[in-house]
Amino acid sequence: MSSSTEPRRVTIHDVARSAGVSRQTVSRALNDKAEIDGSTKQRVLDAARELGYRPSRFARGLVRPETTTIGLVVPDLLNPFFTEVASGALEAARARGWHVVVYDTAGDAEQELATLRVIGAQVDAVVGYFSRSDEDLDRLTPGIPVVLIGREPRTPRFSGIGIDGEDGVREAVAHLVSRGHRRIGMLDYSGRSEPSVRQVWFRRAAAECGVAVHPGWIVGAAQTVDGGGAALATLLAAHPDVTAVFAFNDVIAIGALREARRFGLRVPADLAVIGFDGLALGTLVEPELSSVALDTRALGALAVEQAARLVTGATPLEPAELIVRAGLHLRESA
Amino acid sequence: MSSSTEPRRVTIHDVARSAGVSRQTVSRALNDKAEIDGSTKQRVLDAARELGYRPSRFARGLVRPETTTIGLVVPDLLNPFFTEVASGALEAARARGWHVVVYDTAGDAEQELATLRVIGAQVDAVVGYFSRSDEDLDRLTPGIPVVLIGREPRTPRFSGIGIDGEDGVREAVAHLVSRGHRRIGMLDYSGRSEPSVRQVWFRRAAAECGVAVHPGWIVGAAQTVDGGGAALATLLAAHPDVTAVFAFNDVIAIGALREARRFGLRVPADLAVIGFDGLALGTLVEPELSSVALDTRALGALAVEQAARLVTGATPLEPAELIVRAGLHLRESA
DNA sequence: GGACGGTCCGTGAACGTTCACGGGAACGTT
DNA sequence: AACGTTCCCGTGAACGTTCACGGACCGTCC
Repeated sequence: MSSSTEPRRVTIHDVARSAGVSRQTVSRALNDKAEIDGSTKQRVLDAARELGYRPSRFARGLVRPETTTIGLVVPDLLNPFFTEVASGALEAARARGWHVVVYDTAGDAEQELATLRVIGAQVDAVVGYFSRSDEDLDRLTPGIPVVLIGREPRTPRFSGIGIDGEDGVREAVAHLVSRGHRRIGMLDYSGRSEPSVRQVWFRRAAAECGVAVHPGWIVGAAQTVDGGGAALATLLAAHPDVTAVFAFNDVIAIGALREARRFGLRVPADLAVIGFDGLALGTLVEPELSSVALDTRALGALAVEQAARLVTGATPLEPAELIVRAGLHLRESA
Repeated sequence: MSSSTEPRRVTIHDVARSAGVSRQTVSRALNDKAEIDGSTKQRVLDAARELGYRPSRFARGLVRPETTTIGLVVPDLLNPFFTEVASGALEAARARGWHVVVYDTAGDAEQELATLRVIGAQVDAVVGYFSRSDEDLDRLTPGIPVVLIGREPRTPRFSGIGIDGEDGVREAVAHLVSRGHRRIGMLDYSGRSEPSVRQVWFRRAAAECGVAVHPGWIVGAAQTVDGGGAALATLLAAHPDVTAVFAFNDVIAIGALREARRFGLRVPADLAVIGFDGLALGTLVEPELSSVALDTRALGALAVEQAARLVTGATPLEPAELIVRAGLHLRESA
């Protein structure tokens, strides 16, 4: 028995020796090419199977026409928002014949770090959501382009796909006010330390519409359906006179819808609800969710497009082209 | 101007020459290693940026410790069932430090073919859903393991993760019958030519429970929410006396729920609905969906586990271990 | 019998990177 | 002045595959 613990991979050479032919003949047999006799081909195939040979995609990729692969990093693929973004990214990548490696970091900083550590050797560009600082990202992605989704680019080193929902949120608040609502709450995302941009938009819109926003009307929520429900419960317990809520996103809003139902509140009669993102999921709940909607799949597609330009060295998209606008989609919940 | 149209990639050698150092020094600078002076490192980094150099992950992977990558092929990532399967697969892969390339074939045979063509050079194993024949798959995946999800393995060349929902469907039908239902319809998936296994289970369960199934009570549906709604409309138009429906899966069932609401039918009072899969989505709709539930994430995880064994040459899982069982989860819709 | 064509197979070279090793220069110590 | 250390850098070799080319062998035609 050999003393070596590492099994040393079986190469095309081993197969060749075992079958009594040359490397090239093995290559021909495996890749279904011409210039090979039927019987030898079978013999090679048998030998390959016998030895458990599987070709190295690295050696193969080194010599064959280059294929491009990008890494897509999302915090939670089960969150339908990220699913839609991923779907858009996959479609855009397919249109180019590119491959997409998907990483789900489970919203965990450690897993995000581990992903970044390993991603450099695997992909030609990175696209997605990250919580680490720009400096960390810079260090961990040696020389490959990075496109941040949903964050304004801060340094020239990184590109980003922004979301402009200011007008949409203004529409939403104006709509609520026009329906007579004066006490409008917000279920914000509590994952970040600072208040979200959407909260800023919300406050600004409320001010423009001449309605005050009591500090207690804004409560934080985890970015899950249950989180949205819990947040609404907190809000209503402290301020039962609130008649409408704007949610950080649709997932939270749907949690609020469900919680309102459990509270015995009718939507929108007793409580109006407006979400953000415009997920397809919003049409499945009862009542259907009104939302400040944006083209989520375009978000992913744009990110891939920009990554493509950065990788190929083409002129990158202008900041103005890297913005996805959101507008109010009224359905039933408000 | 050179006559060559192909731009020839810029290699580490070009950077080295431009910076006046050796390959190895460039490598050190890029990979943040020791044994390099700060100023030369900066000079190298500048040269690399200037030339637009990006390392070849193939050359890198060839010499560094091998990383394993599997390909996950799904027909529609936006379908929440496949999202859950993918999520389970991603988590299992991460646990091994493996990478997952995701391909969405949009249910299109051409795209599936294109994916298979290109996948061989990219991944060490393939996992997912395919519509092509085993012979085609065999030819298109030269020497790499294939794990089919949701299909019984036919040849030893392929492994598969099966779903055993027979008991669950029996429970579901028995439950409906115990609630007095005698005319139970089914919304089957119409994508395949032959009737689905789930339909067979349904018929068998109905026979065991002593209720007849009129042929017209079984209608086909596309595997979307709208498809489920349309199918229910068709069913009710022809047979308004049906009091309960069993759906091929939750997505179709949720479409039926929505259609029933539009019809003015109360669920479950006027129409009981039971789905299949037990998606998380089922808890978000009103009323919450009863379903023959299975561990969808385990489906993906098992597939990766089996792929791992096939790739590493470990003893593969037994057929009995490759089955995920489904059982009735009663909620509100039945 | 020589020329020719077809079929099948093998040999160097190349792809771009990192690892192992060695060596020179500068500096301090004995 | 000789020697050990530390810091920095460069040179072959290797990773496993495919491509381009050349050559052996067999049969056929003039």
